[in-house]
Amino acid sequence: MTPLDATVLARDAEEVARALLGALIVSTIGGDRAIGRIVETEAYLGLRDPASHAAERIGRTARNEVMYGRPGLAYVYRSYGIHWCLNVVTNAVDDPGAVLLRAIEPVAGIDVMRQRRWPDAQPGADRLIGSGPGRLAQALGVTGAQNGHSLDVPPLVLATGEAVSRRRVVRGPRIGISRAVDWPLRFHIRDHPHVSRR
DNA sequence: GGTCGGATCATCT
DNA sequence: GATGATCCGACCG
Repeated sequence: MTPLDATVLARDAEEVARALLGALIVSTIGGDRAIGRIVETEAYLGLRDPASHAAERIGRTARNEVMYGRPGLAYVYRSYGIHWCLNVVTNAVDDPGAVLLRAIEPVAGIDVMRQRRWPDAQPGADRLIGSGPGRLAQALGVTGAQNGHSLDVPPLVLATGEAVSRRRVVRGPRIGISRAVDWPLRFHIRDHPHVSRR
């Protein structure tokens, strides 16, 4: 496993969101190994992006503090009071960009992911195991405990994967936001079954 | 296939 | 007191 080079992440969130397609996220949280291939991302550009948690009007707060930190940190926040969402901090110190990881395809540890996703029920379709930011975090065991974690060391590592050709990348508006709704900052692999919406 | 509402809480007004 | 980078199950056709 080769951790992603920090220079890959020290660029604008828009470039990083595209570059992370095909990369691997390796979780050993809780002692069980689970690996996902990233198939869907969204860029949040920071100060100039009204939809970002670090939009200029918000200012620097306790929640978005990690986004102002070093590229390669994990920014984890709670969504709708229920879910956790995992971001990769991009850009540079004091320039707060981030990439939301929206969907993974299971590569290893699929039984661990199933157990985390459906602990008290019949397992659902594998297509739904990590297809959405809340599901992705749940499948990998990511919680607020990983906020600020450096993604080049266990228990959560961003690693190189197989490259995704330009032709296979679809780009469009982000999902679930109410500001800058038309900015085309969502990226996913074309026709991929584990993408959250098609 | 689709649409709708509830869960649940950190954050901000 | 309102909102939200979501998910799921219920209901309708």
